[in-house]
Amino acid sequence: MISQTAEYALRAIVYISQNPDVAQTAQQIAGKTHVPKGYLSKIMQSMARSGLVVSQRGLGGGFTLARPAKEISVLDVLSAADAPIQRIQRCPLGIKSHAGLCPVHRLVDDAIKQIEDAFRQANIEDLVNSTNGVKPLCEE
Amino acid sequence: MISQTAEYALRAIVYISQNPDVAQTAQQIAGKTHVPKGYLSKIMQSMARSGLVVSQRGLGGGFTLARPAKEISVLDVLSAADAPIQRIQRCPLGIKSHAGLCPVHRLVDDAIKQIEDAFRQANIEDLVNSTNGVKPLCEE
DNA sequence: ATCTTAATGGATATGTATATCTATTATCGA
DNA sequence: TCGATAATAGATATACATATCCATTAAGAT
Repeated sequence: MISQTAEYALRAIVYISQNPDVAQTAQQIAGKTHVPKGYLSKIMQSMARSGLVVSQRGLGGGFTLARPAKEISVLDVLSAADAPIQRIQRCPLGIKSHAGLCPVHRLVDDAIKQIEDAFRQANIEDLVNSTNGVKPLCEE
Repeated sequence: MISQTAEYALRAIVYISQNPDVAQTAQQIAGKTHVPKGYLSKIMQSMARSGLVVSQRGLGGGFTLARPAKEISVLDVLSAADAPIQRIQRCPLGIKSHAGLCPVHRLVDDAIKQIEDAFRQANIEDLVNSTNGVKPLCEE
């Protein structure tokens, strides 16, 4: 449903948001979120390039949020991590110029739109502050 | 969002439903739905094994629906084609026994559930009969 | 019986996502 | 200036989804 990469990115940004005062190294994030370190580094690079996080090299370096968690949507994170959720723009069979999608692809695209909207609404701060009895990332 | 395989399977079952009177060969279906023939054969095999379609070898053979289109949901097709849409059952970090998911995975799982429900509601007959101005599969 | 048609099953190829490794570059502290 | 830390970049490895190919099996037509 969402890629492994996107799931890792979400964990990382949530963890950074939970520890906003000091930069978190890829090593730290990887350990706490159970993500392979080398792979997480790549993902953090993507998020830095997308402007979600700021990276800092050297001692005391690591990653911090580039803007308030309230202003980062889940969709932002998924889009930064890998290819953004793709709406169906035109008929995948590509036969001819249609005004709209056929019912089959309309149904699928509507579902995609629902997800996209839900992830656009949700921001990281709300996620981190929300309490449903379990702290985000399942830490104790 | 849905795999290429699932998209192909949907096209195939819709095409069969549009031509219910005679068995459709993999060759015919592949041509009309723009799916690679060899690959479609594999997908049709899966759908036959799942009991969605009945296969018949030899001259005049091909594939027919195993039950009325009304009784085949889009979710049935997706599940038969490849791994079913996976809900998040427990914390992917697997740290400890929790009563429920943390807010992060709750959000993602809710989105998955929405999709699953939408695809469970939708049946193939409605899809084939629905007219939004464009015939299913974008044929003219 | 034999020929043709068409699904089946197994092996193989290709592409993309996931993951690892290493050398390099930047930054800090002493 | 030097050593340690940590991100960056590029190359490589692995797994899985997608796709092709071919020999085999089943069924109908003659």
